[in-house]
Amino acid sequence: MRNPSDAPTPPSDELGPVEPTGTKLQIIEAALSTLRSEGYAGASARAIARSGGFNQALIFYHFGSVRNLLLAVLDLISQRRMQAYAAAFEGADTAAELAALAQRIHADDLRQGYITVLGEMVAGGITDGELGAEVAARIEPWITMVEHKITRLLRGSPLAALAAPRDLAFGLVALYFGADMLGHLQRDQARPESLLQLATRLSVLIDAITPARPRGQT
Amino acid sequence: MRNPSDAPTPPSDELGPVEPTGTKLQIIEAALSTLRSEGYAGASARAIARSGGFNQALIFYHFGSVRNLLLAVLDLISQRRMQAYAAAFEGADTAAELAALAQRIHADDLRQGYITVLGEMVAGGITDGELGAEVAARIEPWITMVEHKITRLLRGSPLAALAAPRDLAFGLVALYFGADMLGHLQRDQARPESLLQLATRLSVLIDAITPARPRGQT
DNA sequence: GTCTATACTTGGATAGAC
DNA sequence: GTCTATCCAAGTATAGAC
Repeated sequence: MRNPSDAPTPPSDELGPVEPTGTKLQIIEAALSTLRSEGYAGASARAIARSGGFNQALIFYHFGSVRNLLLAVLDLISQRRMQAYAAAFEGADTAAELAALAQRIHADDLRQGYITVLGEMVAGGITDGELGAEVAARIEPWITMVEHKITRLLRGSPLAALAAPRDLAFGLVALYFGADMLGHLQRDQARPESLLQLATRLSVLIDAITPARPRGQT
Repeated sequence: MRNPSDAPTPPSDELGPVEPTGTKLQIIEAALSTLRSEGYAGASARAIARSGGFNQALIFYHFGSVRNLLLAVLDLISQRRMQAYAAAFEGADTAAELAALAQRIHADDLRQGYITVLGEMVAGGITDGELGAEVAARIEPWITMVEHKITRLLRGSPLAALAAPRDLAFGLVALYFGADMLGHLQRDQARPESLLQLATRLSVLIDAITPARPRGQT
């Protein structure tokens, strides 16, 4: 369990959450894996400890409760996704580029089960107000990020009159989330993928009626 | 618990599921209520029995297992929604009428918690293959229904070239599902509603570029 | 068809040894 | 910081009286 190369979490000048290391990280990873394979209902302290090969009591020592641990899982996922995509997302200047990026992200999400885990936490959060608020707070940055991108992307476009960027952003996130969830129910049909292809085709139309701007301009 | 006016389920000439009555119905309603307020993870035999004021053992006598009972809840919901909306849905001939109907259905779903319950079952089904297949089978009719409507609605429209009706139908159902789920996470923001308003505005555009046809024509 | 009682398993959480 | 041992609440499911 112990990893000798891991010093205790070093002091950090940055505000906000720090990526956990050592044992805490191992526990979070085990929880992620369990949440993914067993769901929210099956993510018990014992199941997580079994999956990670460590003692059940460690969860309560390091996180206080199973719930806190599961929220730490969401934090880890959020940080990793942000780190992996924020730059590419910022750099995408056309709808077509964004559609291509969405395909890449979706492939990752499928492989890592990120949205599956998020979905389990959303399901848990709907019937548990406090948990729900925490989960919502962890989704919010993604909606905001999409909203800002839409605002810049549609500046000067006739499409801008259609809807508030915030509503569009919420809709896109909800669509992505819903399609991933429903897509997992039966393996064979692979329908989220056909939606991404549709997005690619639509992006061409959107770019066609939207004025281009110099790359990187905000 | 017993309801003297309920004869044992009468023989039926119809194929397919029959709406349960008497004790079975009471148990299903209690399970629906519990699933809604406690979620999939909290919908135990004991919790359901407590909510309905009957004995826990009855669940196993009538349904064999908690899982079967929860599937019966989905069946009941599906039947009720179908009965309530199938006629109005069939009769809607324009995108605008469909958008208005969607608003009505959404108001009902919110009040009854239907999508909340569905979401909990989807979350359960993602990590349980057998359950997932059963849940998927109960969502399928709704996708098909939307698909057929789209096919007829877009006949002769330039929009028909954009995407396969099946993909659009899956996308609309996924969007509706995802927006409802995420919308429940934090009470205040009420964002699914703004999406429905967006749908209303879009429906006007869609109808404008789509040839009208005589009412009721398929 | 319904209830009581019970067997057995699993869960969250903690105390205290190491 | 980690492990063993344990308490106690809650879970599924069944047997058998009524």
